[in-house]
Amino acid sequence: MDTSPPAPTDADPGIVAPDQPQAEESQRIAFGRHLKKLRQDRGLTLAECSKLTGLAISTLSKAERGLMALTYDRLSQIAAGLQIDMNALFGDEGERFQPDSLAIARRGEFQLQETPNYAYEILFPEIWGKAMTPMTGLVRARSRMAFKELIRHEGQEFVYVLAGQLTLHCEGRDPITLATGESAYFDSGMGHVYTTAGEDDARILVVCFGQNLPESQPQDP
Amino acid sequence: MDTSPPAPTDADPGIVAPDQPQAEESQRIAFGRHLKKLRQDRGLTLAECSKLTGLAISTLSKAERGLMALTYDRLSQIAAGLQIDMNALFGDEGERFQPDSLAIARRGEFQLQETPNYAYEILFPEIWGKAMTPMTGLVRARSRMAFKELIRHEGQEFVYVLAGQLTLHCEGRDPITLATGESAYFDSGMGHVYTTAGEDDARILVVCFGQNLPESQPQDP
DNA sequence: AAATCTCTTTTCCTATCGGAAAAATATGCT
DNA sequence: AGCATATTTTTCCGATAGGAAAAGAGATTT
Repeated sequence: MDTSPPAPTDADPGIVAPDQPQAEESQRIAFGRHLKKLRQDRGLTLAECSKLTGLAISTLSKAERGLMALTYDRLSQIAAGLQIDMNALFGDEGERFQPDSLAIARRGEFQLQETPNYAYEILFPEIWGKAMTPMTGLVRARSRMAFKELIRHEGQEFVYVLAGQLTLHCEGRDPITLATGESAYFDSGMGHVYTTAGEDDARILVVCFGQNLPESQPQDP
Repeated sequence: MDTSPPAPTDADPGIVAPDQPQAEESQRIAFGRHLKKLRQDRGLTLAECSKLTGLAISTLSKAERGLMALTYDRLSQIAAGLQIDMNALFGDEGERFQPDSLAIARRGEFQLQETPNYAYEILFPEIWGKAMTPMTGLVRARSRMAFKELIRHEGQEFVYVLAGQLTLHCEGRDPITLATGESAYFDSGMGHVYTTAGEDDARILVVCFGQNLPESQPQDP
């Protein structure tokens, strides 16, 4: 007989990948549904989508039902045709900012969040799927800095001083003082805190990126 | 004879995708380099990476050099093995904002861009890989709006009125007037233009997201 | 310098992707 | 209902992904 045991050679099963057998398929199916939604959200038929992406209708059909796993080349064709970048292709497309959305923030329209040293409001809490989270804040005069209070969250942060004088404390760095009209851009993964050196409260505008906080719990910028 | 002309049937070349012939390959090569970097940044050899991901060494080798286009299944295996999610797999991991980065914008530090109706400066042009692009601008008093000048670019935009009065013109909508301290958040894929209704120039702060303009050509917000 | 070890690339071959066209299913029209 | 059109699914097959094993290409040691 010629039924020798299939000796594994390339990757020996010592540490092994978290390799589920049919989990692969179910993930592919989920992704297929995702692709379908992407297409339908744009009101496209398979034929139209085929023209935009250059893939065959049959390929799209099979991919959407998880019957096949598209290659990188095809995936990037889809991304190009649908005008989204690869990141977004896999991202929670459903959570995406609505095309043609527009929202206006009038003054004092939103809920003020109060903390000992800050008062701030998230500007468009009702819009879900925003890529950026803008907020306005007030840093109280003579606010003391407590090192244990360092804020730290995934992403990037931009702060602009609307009025007064702001002191930016960043982990492992000397404090930086910003005058009115000045701004800073930094990795918000670094611990950071705002205080003010001036005699008056400082008013700031903060825009965060990278943390999905659509409706998250009260949290300092 | 049986040499009928190869009638295109599935996708007729009427609108057609922006389908470059060998652009596909170069993108794949770039992605391959990206994969290699991901692996090497973790100090992994092909063999170790193979164990983690479950892919054959040869497959990884070929993929890293752009000799083959991995399928969705394999890509997700890599993502799982390397403990990053699919988004990040394609994200500009290499081009990413440096962890622990911090940049300060003092007043008048950057190059002013002048257009008939605007003057603006991009705040941190030197930092590459920022997720957001903040800029400050000046909208000239009595600026007239030319419909042909509608700005349109991928992504989302946040505008905050620092001083004066801003009028936001959005495609297919009535103009919206924002007073000092008010702001708007919108899909910048919609055509949009800023003017001012007031007698004085309006000063604004704009933060864009979603367009990769690391060092792009002068362009209005 | 040959031998050994480690890491990467090539080769070969089968399983699968992916396109064209036909079949099936859904939707509308008179 | 019956026909016509639009959309999706199936089928078939050539092109390609991807695994196993062998062949390079460096290092390091003896």
